Amino acid sequence: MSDALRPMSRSRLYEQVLERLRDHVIEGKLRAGDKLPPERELAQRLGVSRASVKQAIVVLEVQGFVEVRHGGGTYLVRDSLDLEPVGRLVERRRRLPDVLEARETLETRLAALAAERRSEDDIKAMDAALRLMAEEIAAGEPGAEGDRLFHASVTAAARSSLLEEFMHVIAEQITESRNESLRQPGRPNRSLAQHQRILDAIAAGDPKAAAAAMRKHVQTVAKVRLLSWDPEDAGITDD
Amino acid sequence: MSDALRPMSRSRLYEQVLERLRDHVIEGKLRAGDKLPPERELAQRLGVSRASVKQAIVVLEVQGFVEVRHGGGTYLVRDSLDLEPVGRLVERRRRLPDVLEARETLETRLAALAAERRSEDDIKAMDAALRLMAEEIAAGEPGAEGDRLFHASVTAAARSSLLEEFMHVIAEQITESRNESLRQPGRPNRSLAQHQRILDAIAAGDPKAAAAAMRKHVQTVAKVRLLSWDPEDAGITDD
DNA sequence: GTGGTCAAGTGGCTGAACCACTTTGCGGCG
DNA sequence: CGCCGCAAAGTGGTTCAGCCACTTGACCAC
Repeated sequence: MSDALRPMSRSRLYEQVLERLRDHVIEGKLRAGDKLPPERELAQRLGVSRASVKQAIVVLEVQGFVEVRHGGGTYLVRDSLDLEPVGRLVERRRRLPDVLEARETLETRLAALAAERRSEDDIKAMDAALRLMAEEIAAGEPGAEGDRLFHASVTAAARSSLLEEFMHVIAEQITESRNESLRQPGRPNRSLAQHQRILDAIAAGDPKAAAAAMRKHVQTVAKVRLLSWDPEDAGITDD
Repeated sequence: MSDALRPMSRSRLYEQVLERLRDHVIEGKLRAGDKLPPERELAQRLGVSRASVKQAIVVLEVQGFVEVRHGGGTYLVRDSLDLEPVGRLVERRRRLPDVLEARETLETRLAALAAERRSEDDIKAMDAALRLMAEEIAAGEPGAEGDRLFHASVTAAARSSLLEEFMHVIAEQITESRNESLRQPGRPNRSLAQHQRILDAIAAGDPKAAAAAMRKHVQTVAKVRLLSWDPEDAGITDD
């Protein structure tokens, strides 16, 4: 075994660029939505070619850390380019059931309240969110933004500042659940159908039906999230 | 629904290359270990530049589908370039405890046998593996290759072809556990220290100590893998 | 205002070129 | 004959210069 003094595995250039970019995001206190320097500038400042910078950016792109807009720049999607430390992963996983339970409680009640208090504008907002989600799905995207907007408009329609405040507390975890759920094959369209049923009940002013529809929806998402996903079971929520 | 206009997700060239590569692997019946065509040939046959081919290959590399050897070609690590379906992910997760339990049983026994039967060359091989791992860590890498070599050399030293055969059956899953574990901050060095303790016991010809050290090591890895990692607990294995 | 045009900024992609490393195979030497 | 060494070919790593495509914002004409 002469491996002992084999040539020190030299890391590829793009890997070093990756490291530097992570550091830059931390030192520069860049947050989600902020713009990264142009590729040409990065290449010059790092002393590498644009091709190497692009390789690194492609990696960040497939890992979901940045969004690249042709001709418009590269933008941070999250606050950090680092993978999560295990500790936090474990902690979050431990709290997951609590979060999902809280979400079910809150959103079910919010849906019922929305059915009683919604204005015409509320209905329009929800409908617009669903249309956006449909567009996203048609474009091959998960439809996360439309999904988020829909739940936000339902919450707004409920006219309960305290419950809304509670929702904000678990907003981040819910976003992750949503993204993970919508990544499953066939999920976006089923989710859209569930949303439509919730909207119908709210528009009809039927608190009980709205609450039931919302409960079913949230429970479906929770199942995916807890990796106890059962296609058969999830399938019954299809249109 | 006015979804006819707007979003339009334009696909990047490297994404199309990715697709073609997946297809090629399927149609060409390529398996793990097989060599992919050279970048230049791929570029020419696909009618794109080498840079675009390389972007796709970098993606496959960070996703663990291929291994790129400078000057030696690009090789398949798995039989397919497709992401695992959710179902199989869940299935694998369900079988994880079994695999880890089997690993603990086998490797603990192998360590004890190695302590009894090891030759001087075996010790040298283990030591070389540990030095390699130390070098890798010093170079900022996880040290997975040295880790793998160490366990392989312990297995070889045990002189039990049947147990070795069993290890091969679960080799793939173990590799995943190892990689996931070594990606955790501080893990590589702790793992190295544990290995050193195993080696010391084997070199001293102490089967009981070797088995105990190996058991502790495997259990630590298992904890990370099962996401029930407890920093406090794992910490006691530090040097 | 409304809409169009244009220029600047920025990402997408290419092709040629050179470097670094691995593999192959041939020729000479023992 | 066999093996060693070394050159050549094969292949990935990286760069550079350049052009194209898209977005954005400013300015102009109506």
